[in-house]
Amino acid sequence: MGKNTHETKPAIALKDLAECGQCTCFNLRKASRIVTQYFDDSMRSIGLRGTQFTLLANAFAYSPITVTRMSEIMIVDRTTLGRNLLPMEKSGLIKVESGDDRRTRIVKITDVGKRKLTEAYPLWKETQENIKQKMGLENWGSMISNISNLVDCMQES
Amino acid sequence: MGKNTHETKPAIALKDLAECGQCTCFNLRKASRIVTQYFDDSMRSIGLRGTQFTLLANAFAYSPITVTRMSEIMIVDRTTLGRNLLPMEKSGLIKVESGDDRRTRIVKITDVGKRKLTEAYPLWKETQENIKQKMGLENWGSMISNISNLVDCMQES
DNA sequence: CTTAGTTAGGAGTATATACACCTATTGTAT
DNA sequence: ATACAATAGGTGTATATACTCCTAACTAAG
Repeated sequence: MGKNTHETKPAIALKDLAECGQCTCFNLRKASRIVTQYFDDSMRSIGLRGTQFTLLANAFAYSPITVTRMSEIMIVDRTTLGRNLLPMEKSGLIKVESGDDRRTRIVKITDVGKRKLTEAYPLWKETQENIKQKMGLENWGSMISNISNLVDCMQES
Repeated sequence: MGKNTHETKPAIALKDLAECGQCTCFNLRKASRIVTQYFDDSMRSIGLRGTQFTLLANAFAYSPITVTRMSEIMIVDRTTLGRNLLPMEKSGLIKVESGDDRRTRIVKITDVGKRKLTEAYPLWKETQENIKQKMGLENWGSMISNISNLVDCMQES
């Protein structure tokens, strides 16, 4: 395995590597991780995660609703939503029943779920305001608007 | 179970529900899902995911590096990174060895990994440019800048 | 040198995510 | 009425994510 006369080309150039630091996917995921942990922390005392708060709020808003319809609204994979609902059903926050169309499964928020949502809302609100305050209202608004725009752009195609 | 004289208070008011649609966590995660799927699609032909491309690019940039140091750079939980490296080690893109400090595990990119990165880079580049183009360069730049700002803000506290 | 504290990492557990494949049910064309 | 297409959902599998608890190894205090 002596040194070849033809140099091995580097995998990618240094400038390309720097570019990869701007990856839309990486940066969005990184921000998601940090913000998810922040919301998770704020609701840990009442046994809810940030994602579950969102699920509960949507269940409340649209209850009763089919799994697939809810997945379309939240822009999440149908099977993902189905699985995410399981721990919430186990803890009694929602219930899932068969609909008249017996293929469908109908998601309904329970009284326990409504109470939990009432309990969670002030925590969510405080956390949300904290983030706005940390970022500055203008920056935050710009970010949310940019993100919404991104989601719209990607949905079109 | 007759109707009570005191009405049951609703879990949260309608205006509060609308507010929840602006949840920083929900919106970031939603965008992450869509963008992750877009990058995953673009690299499926070569058997890489968007997250794995990022991992590979960082392994290349910092190789050799300990797991914990790499997790600090990427701002991801140490145990998460450790687990994410497993499938990449299995497919031979990286190798993980003990360091001189025998507590540490050293991550190194392999030649196979370098070749895969060279293969993946144009796909990544195209996908990244597609998103910029869909959003408009100015909006995209603003978003990335806002997201970086968010990450910085959340790190400080 | 020994002991106590610190650090690096793994294992167990639980949730979040989505793709491929499957079944059951409904709707539709003939 | 039947056959076929379309729809709703579940299961298997795999990765992504992080928290808690654990062990091994290094380091510093005495």
